Amino acid sequence: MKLKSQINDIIKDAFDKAGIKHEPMSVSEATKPEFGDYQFNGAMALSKKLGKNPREIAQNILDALDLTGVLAKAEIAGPGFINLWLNPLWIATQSQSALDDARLGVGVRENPIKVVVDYSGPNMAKQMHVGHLRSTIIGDTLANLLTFLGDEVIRQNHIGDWGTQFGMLIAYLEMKDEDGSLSLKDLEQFYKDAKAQFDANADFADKAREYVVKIQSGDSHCLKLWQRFIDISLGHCEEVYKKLGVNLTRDDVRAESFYNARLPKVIDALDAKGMLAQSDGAQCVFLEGEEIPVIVQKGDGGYLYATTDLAALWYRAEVLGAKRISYVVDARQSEHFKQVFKVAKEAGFVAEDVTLEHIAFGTMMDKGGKPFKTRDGGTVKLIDLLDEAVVKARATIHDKEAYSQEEIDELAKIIGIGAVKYADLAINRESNYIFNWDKMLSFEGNTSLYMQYAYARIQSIFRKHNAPIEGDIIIGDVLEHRLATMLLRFEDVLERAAVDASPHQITTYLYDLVTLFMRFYEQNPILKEGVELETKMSRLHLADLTAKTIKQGLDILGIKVVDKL
RNA sequence: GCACUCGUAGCUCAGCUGGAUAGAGCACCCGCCUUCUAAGCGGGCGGUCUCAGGUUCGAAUCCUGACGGGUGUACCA
Repeated sequence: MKLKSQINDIIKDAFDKAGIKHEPMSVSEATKPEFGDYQFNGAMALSKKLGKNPREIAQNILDALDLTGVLAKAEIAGPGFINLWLNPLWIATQSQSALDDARLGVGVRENPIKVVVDYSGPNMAKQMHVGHLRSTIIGDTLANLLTFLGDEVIRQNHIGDWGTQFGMLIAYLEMKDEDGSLSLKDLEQFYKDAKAQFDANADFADKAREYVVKIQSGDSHCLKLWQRFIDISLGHCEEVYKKLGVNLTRDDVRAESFYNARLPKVIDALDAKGMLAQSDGAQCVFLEGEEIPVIVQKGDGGYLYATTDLAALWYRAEVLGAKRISYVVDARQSEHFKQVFKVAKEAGFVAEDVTLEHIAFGTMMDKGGKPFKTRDGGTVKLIDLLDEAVVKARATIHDKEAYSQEEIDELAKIIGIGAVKYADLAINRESNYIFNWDKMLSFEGNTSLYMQYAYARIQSIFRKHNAPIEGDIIIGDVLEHRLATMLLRFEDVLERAAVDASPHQITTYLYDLVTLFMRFYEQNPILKEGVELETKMSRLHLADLTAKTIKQGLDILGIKVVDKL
């Protein structure tokens, strides 16, 4: 339910009735419970425009305000705040219908669009490290979120499978893998070994260079080796995706090499538009107001990153028909995307009405706030982090006797992986990211476990109750009122998170929701003796809706819940 | 040099299109398990929101400048 816009509509009606010609500003959530549920602060802003004092304006609005349905009470406070209380009966009805709805009252978009979400994008020459975590899970969350809201989402994993380093790698693969059984367990090491061979052995280096040319010219032996290398490397990524619970499959892979055939067309099209200029032997596009040109073809005829991205944009807009294309990539590339987006629009690869956005996220730092360098041996492999998280989660599980070995394994995965993902998704994506192993593997306080724990507690109540839940939701006290209102805000939060592409708004909401539920749970007994039947049923309903909202919210974040913890 | 971005409690972070006494978690101190899962709840300690101006009835939030961290700055991706 779009709660806020419903309240805004009521304010708008009051404006019309009161004869105020201005567009009202949006209501906002009340900052404190004693100020009601929502507040409207627009009277002060209108004071100057209307030449009246704000309390008088507030009074005019208040007199025209419909207090018969959604709202039950409104009060003027301070200089002209209008505090709004939702009608408990209305809240009860609305939360009841949310509970009866498989989507928890969240609407499906009336005008869905096709959205391409480009994320993860690992390099096939290297093993995925912790730096790949953000793109992968933020992108996955965005894709899940938009799918849930009703858009048609096309996931694109733009893997790096092309470039000079592959000549060296396949030459080394050929040398080491005579019987075809090499598993490349450690890609990092393989790369280092290949590089060492390249530096030490001139013949090998020549061969590596020769192989680069041969792959590009379509030599079947080299292409076979290359394909084999990519398959193995992609297999490692898929292992990580599986552990992470990320919804990326081989069908979502649209590799750099996929665009090879389209690269000359990009150059031709830019040329035809008169956008190309030669500079120092390279083909460039000079953009107005930009100091540095976008180089699309090197002096030696080779293509670049920007060329591939232009081809990809073209493909996504024209062939896939996307109306919104979102790149979940490190903030360091913002200049690159700014330029490429501009070129793509100017060249007509992408229509004007298509939204191109760079969902940037901060750089990873070490504990001292210094950049997390890959060269000084500080790189943490993503697979190791995930495994460690699971081991640590297993150690924290209480009374292990209550579970089978398989259940413990499963539980440890759900808790451990959830903690890693949550720790990352819970911080504003734009700020820099301090990589802290301990914090990431922590299970105290504001972590996914807190949500999972609340969910399990509710399931435990249901097990104990072990009977149908009948009757209606009744808003009986302040905590019930606040809890139900919070539950009704779910759609507003999701919409907001989708517009801003910021998963942390979902985590913040879930944390607030669960905190509120924990207080409700402490103070409002459900199954204990002396609770009236009506109250008991109502509270069971509220607990049910809370559990379902937690589950749905975590599901969008790609985090699982368990019935017993 | 120029551009982008960030600067809130000891640490890690929320604070949405400006609104009432700036909020959490961790850490530290104190309470609460014979009653629905104590991986929890309640309370305490802790901040001149980097600084200086400006706009405004009203600024952590918007603008300008300074300082500090980070990033980018043409043939890597």
